Amino acid sequence: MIAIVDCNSFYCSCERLFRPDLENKPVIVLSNNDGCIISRSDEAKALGVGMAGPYFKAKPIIEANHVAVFSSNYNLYGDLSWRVMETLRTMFGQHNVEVYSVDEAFINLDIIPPEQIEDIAMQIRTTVEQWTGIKVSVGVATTKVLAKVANKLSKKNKAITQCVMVLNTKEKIDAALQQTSIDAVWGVGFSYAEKLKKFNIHTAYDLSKQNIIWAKKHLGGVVGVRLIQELKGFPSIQMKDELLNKKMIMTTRMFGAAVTDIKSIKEAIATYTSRAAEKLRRQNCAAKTISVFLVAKQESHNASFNRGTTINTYTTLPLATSLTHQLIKPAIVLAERLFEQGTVYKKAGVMLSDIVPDASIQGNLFLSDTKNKSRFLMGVMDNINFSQRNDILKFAASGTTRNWKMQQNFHSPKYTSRWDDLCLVK
DNA sequence: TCTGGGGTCCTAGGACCC
DNA sequence: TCTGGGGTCCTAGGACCC
Repeated sequence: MIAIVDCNSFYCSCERLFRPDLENKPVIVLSNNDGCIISRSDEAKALGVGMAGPYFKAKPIIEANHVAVFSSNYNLYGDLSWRVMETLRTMFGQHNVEVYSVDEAFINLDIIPPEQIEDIAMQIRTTVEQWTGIKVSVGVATTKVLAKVANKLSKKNKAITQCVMVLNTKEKIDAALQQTSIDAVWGVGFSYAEKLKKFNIHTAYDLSKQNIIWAKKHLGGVVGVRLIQELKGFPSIQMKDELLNKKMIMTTRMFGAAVTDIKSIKEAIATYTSRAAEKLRRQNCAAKTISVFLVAKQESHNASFNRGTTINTYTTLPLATSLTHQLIKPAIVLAERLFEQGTVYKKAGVMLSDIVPDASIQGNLFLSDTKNKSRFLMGVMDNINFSQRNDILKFAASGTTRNWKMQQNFHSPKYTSRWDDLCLVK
């Protein structure tokens, strides 16, 4: 059997952990730039605050009901995520835990005897809550897709399920599938859902009754076949071992305010490149291709949101590198190439790809001395930035005024990762 | 006035080779 | 003059996830 452990309203739970006064009160967390709502507590959901909706639209409900609002605090969430995952690894062993996202992990329960599964599932929930203060929901079944179905249902009626659901009989599976609408299935997004409805497939149960040939033809080939097999109870999406190195690293942000000048664009691109290079070094890799993109702001004449047009360009470096200054230089050239006077921009980004392991990381005899020194310098810089404050050390190209920086008006302290922000207990 | 930031996997189609 | 069929690699773009 496979379990999926999912933290309940994760970002909200993290904020609430250090603000006990917000227990049982509505809380929401906003995306970067305070644009969208990306996490809601149950109380906020009950008030009708929509998911992924723009903040400004929900503002009337939020203010009328005194909903607590937070900008996203990724240092805090990252640290608490690590604690939750460590708890699971302690319980089941490193190799049985697959971290799927910041707030979710799959667990291989093959070693657990069938009659103990329900106890163990319950134990996961209580232990994580006891050790970290974070509430989780646990879904268990023979496949990942079915476990996801179980997990979703366990959250629907918490009083009865206690946030745990195990699908271990055909009756339970069928009942669960019948209660799950097609667009709630893991792997079915907006377009597939629309398509499936046209075939008169409305629930996960309907979909589970389709055959493989049909899936291959209508649901994106092998992807659809895997999905149907999983719904039928045949494992087709394997557990992944270690988190492998990223194949692509992206850093992109909306600007705090519209940008029209090349100077700001270059500063932003230099800053994002530094960030991306940092992520690259963290996984001991180097990149050979760098791309830059700019998104223009467009007036929308209708009610719906306009994403704007993205223009992008890339270049391939003669040698893979992880050195910030070697990446900033070409990135800025690319930005200059894209920039057009008179255009208003709202967002920019940098992508590193063609990623290879950085052999020079521990000093490489075959590389010049300067290269090793530079890599050492980068290490020092990363350490200082990590232990002090982000960007306390940065390249001059990143700018100092930075009026393009994103808005974060409701940021909570970094309770667990900065000495200055430690919680004070009287 | 104000709408996030990351990622992955797969397929189709073109270029090229023998 | 005749002008096939199969393979690989690459890229762009679409779909999905949280």
